[in-house]
Amino acid sequence: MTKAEKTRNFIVEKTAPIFNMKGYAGTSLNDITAATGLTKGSIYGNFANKDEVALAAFDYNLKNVSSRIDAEMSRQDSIKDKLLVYINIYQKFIDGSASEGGCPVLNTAIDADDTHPELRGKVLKAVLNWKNKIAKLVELGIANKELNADNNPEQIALTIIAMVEGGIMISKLTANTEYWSLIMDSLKKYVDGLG
Amino acid sequence: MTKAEKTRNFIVEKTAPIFNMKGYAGTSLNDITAATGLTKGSIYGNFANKDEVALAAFDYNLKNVSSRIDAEMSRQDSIKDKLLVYINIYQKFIDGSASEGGCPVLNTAIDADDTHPELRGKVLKAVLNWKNKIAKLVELGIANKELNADNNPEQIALTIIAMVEGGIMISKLTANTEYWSLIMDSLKKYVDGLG
DNA sequence: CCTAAAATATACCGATTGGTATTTTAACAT
DNA sequence: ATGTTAAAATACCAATCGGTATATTTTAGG
Repeated sequence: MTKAEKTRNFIVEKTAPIFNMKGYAGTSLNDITAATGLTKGSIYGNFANKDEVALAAFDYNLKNVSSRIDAEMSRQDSIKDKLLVYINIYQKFIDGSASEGGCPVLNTAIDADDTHPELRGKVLKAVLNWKNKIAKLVELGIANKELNADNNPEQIALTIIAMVEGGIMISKLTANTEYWSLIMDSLKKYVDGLG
Repeated sequence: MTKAEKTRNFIVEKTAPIFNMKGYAGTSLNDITAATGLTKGSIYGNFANKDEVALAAFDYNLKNVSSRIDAEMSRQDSIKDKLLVYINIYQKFIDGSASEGGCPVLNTAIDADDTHPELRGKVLKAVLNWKNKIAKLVELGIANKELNADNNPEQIALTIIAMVEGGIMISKLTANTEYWSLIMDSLKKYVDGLG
């Protein structure tokens, strides 16, 4: 890893939580230099513009979240338990212990969908990948007879994502973890009902 | 209504969709003057600062949405049908025909929760009111024997809000109304299962 | 119709925005 | 150790930011 690559990573690591909290328009170059301790010249020596930093920051935030989920999923045996890993994972970045500022998928989707086509494209891809991953898991569960054959994999995937992201919005806004527990209890019942 | 009141309303009407789409930091005073055709002097003659415009714009967007919901709810007889009005209402501002930019509750919650305490306070209040309204509806349904007595009204309220808001995020981002239908079909089944 | 007050426009302010050209410093291979 | 290249800092840019003081226009009451 060259010096430039190290610096690039350093900038992304330090600014990723800021973009996640303040959004694209709300994050200034001053925020970026303050968080890194670097000067504007150094930032622009490693990135063409603010957009490139924001896009890299989203990739970083997304990878951070999805790698945690993948790791937790691989620890689970049954399909149902795999579908329920979000219950424990997401709690961590509602209280800010992981991915400061909440879920980057939700934040960036709302931030970018009407304002930043490039960023929107990245989130769109992330959501569709997420949906397909859950859907395939459901298909596997149906093949294994763990889940009923009349389940619609895509519908289940979308419903889970909606409950998780909606739940994060509510819990983060209200700063009430009890709300998260109640919503996730509903999700549990929903998944239990699949087979 | 005085001239100033008219102008105030006019400014709010014209800028509300902009704040809903671009967020607080993303909406500039230039956006505001461009949307209204007024000058900066006129804006600041009617509002103390940008914050006041943003707060008034949120109130406007919120009232716009909630009055539509209230109207639709009053047309429904059963509790279950009342709980399902979101299915038809929210479709309208996913495609932009109402409240351009999507749901103001969701947008403002994500936009403001880490950045704008005053705005956050308003959304927080709106979400708690919404939750209480649905919970009371469920209590009524239990009293009427339409819903089972073992239902947790607060949990049901939170679950419905999460599914609706999560569903809006997904459908708006992907611009896919079929996704909305699938998620709302899950909501329908959920509400049907309440009694 | 005239006048006082209210409302809007004009012209300006310092600070900050994203971005760049240039200089200085640090890294690294020979 | 030195020369070369890469990386970071400095100093600057025009444009835009939110906001204000003042001038002009509009409104409304007598």
